[in-house]
Amino acid sequence: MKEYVNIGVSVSICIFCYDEDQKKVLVVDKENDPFKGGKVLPHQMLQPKQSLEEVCSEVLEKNIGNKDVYVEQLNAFGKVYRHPSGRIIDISFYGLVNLEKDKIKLNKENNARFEKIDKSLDLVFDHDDIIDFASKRIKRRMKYRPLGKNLLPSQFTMNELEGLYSCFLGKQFDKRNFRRRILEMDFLKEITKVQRNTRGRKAILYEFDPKKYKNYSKAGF
Amino acid sequence: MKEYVNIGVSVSICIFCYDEDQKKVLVVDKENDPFKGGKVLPHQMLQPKQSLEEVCSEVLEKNIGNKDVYVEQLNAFGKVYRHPSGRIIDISFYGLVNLEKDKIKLNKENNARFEKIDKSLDLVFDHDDIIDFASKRIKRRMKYRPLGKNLLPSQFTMNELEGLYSCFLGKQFDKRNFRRRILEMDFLKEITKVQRNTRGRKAILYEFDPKKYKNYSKAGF
DNA sequence: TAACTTAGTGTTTGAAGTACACTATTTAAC
DNA sequence: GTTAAATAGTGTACTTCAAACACTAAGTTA
Repeated sequence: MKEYVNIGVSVSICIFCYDEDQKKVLVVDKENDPFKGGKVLPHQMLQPKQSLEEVCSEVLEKNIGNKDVYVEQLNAFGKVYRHPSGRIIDISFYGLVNLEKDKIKLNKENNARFEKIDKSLDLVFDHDDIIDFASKRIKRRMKYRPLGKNLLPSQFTMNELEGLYSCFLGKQFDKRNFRRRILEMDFLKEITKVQRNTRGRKAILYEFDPKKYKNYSKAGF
Repeated sequence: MKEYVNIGVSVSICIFCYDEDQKKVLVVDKENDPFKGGKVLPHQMLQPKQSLEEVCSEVLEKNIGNKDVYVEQLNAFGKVYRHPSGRIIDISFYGLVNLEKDKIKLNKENNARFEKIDKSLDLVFDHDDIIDFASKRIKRRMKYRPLGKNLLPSQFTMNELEGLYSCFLGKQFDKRNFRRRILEMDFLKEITKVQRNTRGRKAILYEFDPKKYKNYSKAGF
């Protein structure tokens, strides 16, 4: 067996939100070399006494002021980076947040901000790949597990939920079929309290049923 | 940003085969402390100049005498191991092999062997979790991508393929429905050359159509 | 009160999946 | 060489899920 070797491990997180009917991702300006000032996903070196989850918490706390948001591991990116300090393996996560519900406070020091995802994003390192990887993972996940609890406000209309699905899956739905399918999946509760300030007819508000949502999240449909 | 820190990274591989109508996994006896002599998945420390894929190749070469087998990354296991040398993150992969086709030569020095997967496996570290993780991943993958090319001999009968699916998915299939579904998926070629030494009626032999198999592997059904 | 905006609702059709039992071919045994 | 045993192969009916499709309902604004 090879002798013991030291290697740097970083943890990066692809934090998505659903804002202004768009999927956006948290990016920051890199605070030190290499690529100082470049646009990157929030990330941080793993310390020997930390679990991966603990670094996640630190990254979250630092950049959005809340460490208790939903995250899930994605993939280890093992390319031999051009990094002056040596070899660094990046273990990526993705997270899902709602700006209000999760009381997001963006870190001003590194200009943390949510940007919409298109060609112009253009991050340094292989961070574009990570976003891509995360997007695909979420797309696949949505097909057999519920999505929304971590992205929407606690009460929402069916049309808002449809907008979210439409946005994250990149396709249009038929209203009637969408409603039927979602309600059949049986993880929503209809709220007696209704509507909000809007122009047309008031919409029924829904909440996720915490137990059912959790069960389906674990076991899938 | 935290200062640069060194941490050990190991790569472990969960190599499955389908042998004697059973799913089996490659285990070895650990050659050094901690847990010397304990049963583990083959694994090795990552060297600074290696990509993750290169360590995989080394682990494969060492333990089964063939580095060109199908592997895919699973997950990084980041618990703070009790490891005298320090902190080690394990990045796990799974692989699929066919004992004959891949000319598997088991490493005798560490007693490398394929064992069937049940409670009595009982590996050290968290390697049981890794097997579990891999099994679930494969199960999910089978539902939208073809499986078999890396596990079966190059020619096989429909019943053998059904046995494989049945074993890896842990459920029985209806012969007629299975055949129909598989043939509809359209990644098999019927071979004119037929049968083999068996007792009952001779079976038609099939091969995977390399192009179609590859396409469906990438894109899913 | 009329025009506009958004929410909400059922039915029909086609496709895919599931359930189900017998015939065909070969070997082994007598 | 006839029979029994073993394995391979086949088709149809039913059910369930997915997709297409257009109008009515409720509230706001001019």
